[in-house]
Amino acid sequence: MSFPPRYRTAPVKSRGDLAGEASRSKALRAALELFAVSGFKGTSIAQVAAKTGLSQSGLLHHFPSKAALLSAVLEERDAEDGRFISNDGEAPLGWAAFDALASLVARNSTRPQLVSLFVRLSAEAIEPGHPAHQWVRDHYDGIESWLTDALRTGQAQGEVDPEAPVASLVHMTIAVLDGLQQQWLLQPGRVSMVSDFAAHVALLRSRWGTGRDAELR
Amino acid sequence: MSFPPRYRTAPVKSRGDLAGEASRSKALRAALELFAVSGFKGTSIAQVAAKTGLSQSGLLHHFPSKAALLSAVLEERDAEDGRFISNDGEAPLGWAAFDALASLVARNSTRPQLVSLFVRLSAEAIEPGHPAHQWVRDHYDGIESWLTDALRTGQAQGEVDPEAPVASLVHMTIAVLDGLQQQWLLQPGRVSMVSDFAAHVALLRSRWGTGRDAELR
DNA sequence: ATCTACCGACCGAGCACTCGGTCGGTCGCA
DNA sequence: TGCGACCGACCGAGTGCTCGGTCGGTAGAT
Repeated sequence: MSFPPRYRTAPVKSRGDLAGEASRSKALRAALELFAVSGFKGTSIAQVAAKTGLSQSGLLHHFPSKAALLSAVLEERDAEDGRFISNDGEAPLGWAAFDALASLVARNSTRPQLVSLFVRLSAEAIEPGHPAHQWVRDHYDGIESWLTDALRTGQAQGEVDPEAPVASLVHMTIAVLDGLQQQWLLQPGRVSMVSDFAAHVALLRSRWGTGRDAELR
Repeated sequence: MSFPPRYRTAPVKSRGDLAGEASRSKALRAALELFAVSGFKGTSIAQVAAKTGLSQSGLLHHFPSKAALLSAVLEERDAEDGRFISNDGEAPLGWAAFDALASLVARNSTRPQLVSLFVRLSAEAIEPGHPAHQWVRDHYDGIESWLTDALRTGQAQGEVDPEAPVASLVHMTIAVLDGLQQQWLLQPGRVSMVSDFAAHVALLRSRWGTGRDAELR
């Protein structure tokens, strides 16, 4: 994994460069959709190429291997999500982190492909040898440490009960997030990720919140 | 899917029959382990055959196709779990259902293969054409209706707050179950399914329990 | 002249599954 | 007791197909 990003520094873009970049991003979109539906192993380079409108070799001209293609797709997704969570440069803390998460859920509920990509990959990549294994681990580590920080800070600021079992709450919250996505994909319509996740957050607040944040806002 | 069970009516079992049954169940165990680690698509018939100690054709003599093999594995798993949950013939209701679920979690935490099989398959089989798709749907429907019944009954008996948002709580609980399994597989040791799930149940009880069941036991 | 985008032909490996057959045991019948 | 019909378990060798990836080349813009 972790292929260096292709250099895109060129200040001058010829017509050919533009066409190349267009093909590249079209391929990324195609790959994302196919990986989301059929997983990484279940998708062939030929399928991505066909959906992109390139030949198989043409696609491999932009991405040296299938794993590199996956890596590029994940990088893009990461960049986008990162920008969404901390659009002002700082990740929110305290209960505000859970609100930010809730709005991320709301956004995801309009993007089933992204959700599907994530659910499929994080199951497929449990296997240590999988090309996305490290990415999934990093992803979980990231959320876990963010939420842990958020709760600890909340305790320090008196908006979260100091007795709250931080680690447990973090794991539960991540679990709810993932589990709801899974159910939502399987039974679209039956499950509302947004309201069910909101119910979870409300539950947490009602048990471990001090009520001080309600006054503060 | 849903292949008829092979006839095993024969009252007399020859040595050959016994050998056949042994091979069959050995193959089922091998298939379970491989499917758990690498998923259905990621596992080849040849791998299962090798692990069983049969040739590829020998394995296909017992199971007419790869899908039939998967189907047999799932049937066996279902039968076992069903026996565990309702060993007295009746599924528990009220908060007792959540306790039963907690003890299922405890049992699962000693059987990583089963957990892995379930997590991998339920992600892989989101795809409607997947051979396990219907199985996964049925599985979720089963838990959902059981837990819904359990909470409704609990409300009728006064042990669950009548204001409790039943559907939300059911979805949340299933989500926690699945999400914890996922995290546990990815970071064994970091996450304790048992205590984190217990924390979830405690949270539910503290918010939506009437306290009446505590006196009753 | 050189560079990028792109393609067609090709390769070796792996896939699920088929076919034709061997072997050993069981059964009905003389 | 012995014999031929039959059956289930199992195997080796192949079937056609798909896979990810390589290689040598062409067209066109700079």
